[in-house]
Amino acid sequence: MPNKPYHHGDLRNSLIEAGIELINRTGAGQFSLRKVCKLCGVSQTAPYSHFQSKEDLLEAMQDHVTQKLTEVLEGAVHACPEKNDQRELIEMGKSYVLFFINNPQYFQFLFSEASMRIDLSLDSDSSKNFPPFEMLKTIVFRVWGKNGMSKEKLEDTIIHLWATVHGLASIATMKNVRYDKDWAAKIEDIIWNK
Amino acid sequence: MPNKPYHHGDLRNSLIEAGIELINRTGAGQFSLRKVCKLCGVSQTAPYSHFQSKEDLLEAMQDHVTQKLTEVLEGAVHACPEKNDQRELIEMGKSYVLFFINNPQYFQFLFSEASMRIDLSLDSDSSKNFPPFEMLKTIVFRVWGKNGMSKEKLEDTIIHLWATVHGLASIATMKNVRYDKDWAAKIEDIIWNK
DNA sequence: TTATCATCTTAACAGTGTCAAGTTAATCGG
DNA sequence: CCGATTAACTTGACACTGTTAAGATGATAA
Repeated sequence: MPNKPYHHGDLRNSLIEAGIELINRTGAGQFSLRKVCKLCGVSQTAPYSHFQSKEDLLEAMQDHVTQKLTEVLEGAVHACPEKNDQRELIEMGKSYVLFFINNPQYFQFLFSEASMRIDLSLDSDSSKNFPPFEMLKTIVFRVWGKNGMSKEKLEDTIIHLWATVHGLASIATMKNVRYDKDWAAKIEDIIWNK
Repeated sequence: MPNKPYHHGDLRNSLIEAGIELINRTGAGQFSLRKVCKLCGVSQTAPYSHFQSKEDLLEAMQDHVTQKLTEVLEGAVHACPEKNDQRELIEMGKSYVLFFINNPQYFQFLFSEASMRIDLSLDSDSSKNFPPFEMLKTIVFRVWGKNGMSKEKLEDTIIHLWATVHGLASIATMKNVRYDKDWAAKIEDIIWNK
C-alpha cells in the first residue's frame, strides 16, 4: 500500500473540489469543514494553512462554481445556431436556468449567504462584477442599445431580465415544487411570455 | 423579584416568535436552538416538548412568516385604490417585493431549505398550496382568464409573473448588491418593463 | 549540510443538536 | 379534597462542529 505522504501536494484545490462535490451530493446544509477534510484524507485543521476560515473556503468554492456557470453561459452564446443577438440572449437565459436545474444544490449554495459583489448600475466596474450579469448587460446593449432606448429604461430591462431568469431558476430548484412538465422544454415559453 | 415559574405557559408560541426575532436581527446563519432557549429563559431541551427537532421549529417559524406575508398581500389587494384587476395584480407584486425589502432576512430564511409545498399546476389543491402563489393564480385568472387564453399559456403566464417578482425580491435582498436608486419607487418600472 | 518555513498533526476549547433520565406542578377521577 | 396521571420542564451526557495553540514534518534554498 502506498504510504500517504505528509504533504498533500494540492490541498487547496482538492478542498475546493471535494467541498463542491459534497454540496452537490448532500446539499449546502450538510456541509462541514471536517467532512471535507476526511474526503481529502487530512486532519481537521489542515485547511487553515490555505483558508482563514470555513467561510473563506466557501467563498473560494462559490468563485469556482461561478466560473463554471460563466463558462457554460459563454459556451451557449458561442454555440448559438443563429448569429442573432436576440437569439443569443434567449440561449443565455435558457442556459442560466438549465445550469441550476442540472445542479440544483448549486443555486442555494451560490445565492444564500452570497458573497459575490453585484453592481446593478450600467457603469459598473465590469472586471469586479458578477460575470454572468456583465454578460447579460453586454447582450442587452447589443439588442436594444442602438435604437435610442433611454439609459434608465435599458437598466430596468436588464434587471427585469435577470430577475425573471434568476427567479425561474430559484423556483425550479426548490425542494418541494411540483411541476408536471419538462422544464427544459418550457423555459423559453415561460421567460418570453409577453 | 418574581420567581420564574417552572412552566412557561406559552412556550411554543414564544419559541416561534423569539426565533423569528433572532433571524430578523442576526440572519438565518446565526440561528441556533440554544440561543432561542436563552431568549425564552428555558433550558436547551425544553423545545422538545413542543417540536420534534430544530427543523420542526424552523418549519413552524416559516409557516408563521408565510402567514404574515399572506396578510400583507391581502391587505395590499384590498387597499388597492382602483377597483381594477390588473391594478390589483401590480399592487400585489409590489407588496411581495417590498415585504422582503423591508425584512431582508426573511427571504433567505423562507426559501433556502424551503419546506413549503408549491404546486405550479392550474388544478392544484389550493388549500395546501403556498398561499401567495394561490393568490397570484386567482388574480391572473381574473385578468386573462375570460378572453380565451389557452390553459397552457395561462399557466406559463402565472409562473412567469411569479418568477419575475420572486427573482426581483431575491436580487434586492442580496447582501452585496449595489443599486443606487430607490427600490420602492422602481419596482413597478422593472416588473412591467415590456 | 543546515536553517528556514510552508504544510501538516495532535490536543484542547466552546458551541451545537439531541437523547436519557429525573423533577415539577397542573389536571382530573374518586 | 386527595392521590394518580401526565404534560412541561431540567440536568447531564454524547457526538459533532469551527477554531486556536503548540508541535512535527519535510521541501527548499543558502
